[in-house]
Amino acid sequence: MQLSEQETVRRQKREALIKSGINPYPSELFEVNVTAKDIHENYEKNKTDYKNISIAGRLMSRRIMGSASFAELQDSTGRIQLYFRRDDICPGDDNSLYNDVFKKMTDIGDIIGIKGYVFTTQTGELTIHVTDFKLLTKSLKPLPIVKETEDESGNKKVYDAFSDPETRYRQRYVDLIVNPEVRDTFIKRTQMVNSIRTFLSNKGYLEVETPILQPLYGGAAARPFKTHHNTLDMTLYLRIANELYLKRLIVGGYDGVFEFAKDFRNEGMSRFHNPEFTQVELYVAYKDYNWMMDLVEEMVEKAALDMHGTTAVKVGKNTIDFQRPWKRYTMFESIEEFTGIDISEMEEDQLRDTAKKLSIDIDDSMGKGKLIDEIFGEKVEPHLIQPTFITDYPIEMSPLAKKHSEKEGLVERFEAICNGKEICNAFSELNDPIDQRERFEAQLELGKRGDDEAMVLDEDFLRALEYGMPPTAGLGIGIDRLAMIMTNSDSIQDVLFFPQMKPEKKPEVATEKDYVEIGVREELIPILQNLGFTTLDKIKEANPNKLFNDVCGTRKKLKLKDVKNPSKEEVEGWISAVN
RNA sequence: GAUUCCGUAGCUCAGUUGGUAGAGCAUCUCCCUUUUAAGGAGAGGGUCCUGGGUUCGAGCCCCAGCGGGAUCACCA
Repeated sequence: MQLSEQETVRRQKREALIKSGINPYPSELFEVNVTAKDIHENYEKNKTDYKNISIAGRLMSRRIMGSASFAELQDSTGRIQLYFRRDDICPGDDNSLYNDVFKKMTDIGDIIGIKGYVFTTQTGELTIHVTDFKLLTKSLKPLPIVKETEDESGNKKVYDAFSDPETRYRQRYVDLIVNPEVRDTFIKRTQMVNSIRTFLSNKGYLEVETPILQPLYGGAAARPFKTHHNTLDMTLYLRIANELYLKRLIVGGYDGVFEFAKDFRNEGMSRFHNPEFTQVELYVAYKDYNWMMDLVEEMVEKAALDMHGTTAVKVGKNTIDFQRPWKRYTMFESIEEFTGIDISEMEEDQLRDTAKKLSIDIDDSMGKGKLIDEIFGEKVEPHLIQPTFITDYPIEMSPLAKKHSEKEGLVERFEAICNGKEICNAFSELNDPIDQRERFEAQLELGKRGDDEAMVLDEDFLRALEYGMPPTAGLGIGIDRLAMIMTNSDSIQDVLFFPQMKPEKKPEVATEKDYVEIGVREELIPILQNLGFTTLDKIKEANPNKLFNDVCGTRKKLKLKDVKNPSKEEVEGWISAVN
């Protein structure tokens, strides 16, 4: 691998540390008794507690002024300034801890442990006066340097932000080190999940785990990822949903079960879609979808409060208020509200005409349900910014939902829409096994007609229903989508630590072993790499005289005094070894 | 999958009509004991994403590819 100048320098510092008897990767524990946040919050109130502190973290900046220096230490809670003075950390005649270890062998990005006491500088910044420090981990790759100023009114301005999305997502660890707001987003996400988990557990529902590898993929309409189990010699699918397994547990007699589930869908990617994503699904016996709407309101309102201390959350240009009660529309009402057209009594042909009139793209394969869904998706959903429940969906779109108790052709289903996007989906679960079988068979028909997202028929699930599932309300919440809203993130990639990406291309380069095998001495390898001879093919075509000259010249240029120049015969030997 | 924009130093980014590759930060050397985007003096650092083409000459123009972003399509 080709190293940059800065990387080479850091490797040399690592060697120098070892030579001077300092382990750059020590194993003893380093006792920490305070955090940066703690100091900022509590020092003024209780100064005597901060006379003898011990803290560890990553060195994020250095300002060296001769025999004194300022630096910034970053731990998991934030940053704190450090003050090093040579005469304090080197009390005797030996100044090497300051002059050599700190000034020469320590870099931004190194992880260090500090002992000292807190004071306030002349400019009023809380600072740790360092009395002793220890290198805990040497960092070999230079971090992006992000700088920040703050004006009188506290407005922050960032210079040289680490902002390239590709590098940020590929090297999330760097993103987390240098961008504190990214760290915060993921803390918020976990707070949200914890809030929901606590809420559901406190209601007495049981958190469970169900299979991710499934012999049949069910519970949603989506294309699956397919894999193979060698011992059983069978196809398995990564789950697209866990709905059918959770319902089996309701059949088994639990009153309420929920699971935070990673689901996998082999479909397009966008800022709202990642191939793997998280849903929480909940099933509660003896309840219906109206009851479930109340629960969703209460639960999401509480999540907002737990995360922000308020129900009002700023998302882009909007402020979204999760305070109960949320608006409730039936799907037909909502369409009438936003288009002025009542489609509740329309047949397929009229719906098609209406869609055309509203200039919505449709095709002939669309049935009644799909047409209604298109009109809704085009004319209503994007306009629903504040949390809103939409109820009573067409039966064609909902093969697992119970038929509406009063309205023909509809099911007892609702979605909550927020910021123009669905955040949850719920229904009174279909528990009539005969009806369920017919719905599955209708899906099979769709599949035969080429709909590769149609549901498959799950005989075991039907068998479970035949034993009898109590009336049940079910819910699925897209955790990533909700986290996007709650953290004001534009893209799902900003709420997933490691969003899916194509692999980085690795240029094909010769390994050290390859070079050695054609007779190149190990110490000469960096020279060849520096000259661009990164593959054996390139050496194959080299002119031996030129290569000989270039190698000797580069040795001089790189100041590799300890390296012995090759002889011309040696160089000729490499080339003939490849050919 | 389609359209479109982007890819230059470790990081953030300039780069004129096609004519020897630039800045700030970071790095290295030196000065500096309360600084804070610390400061001062000096130095080094490049596969201009990859591969072709046009040209006397390409970071720049043309073609193809790779990677990424945005929009759309798909997608409960």
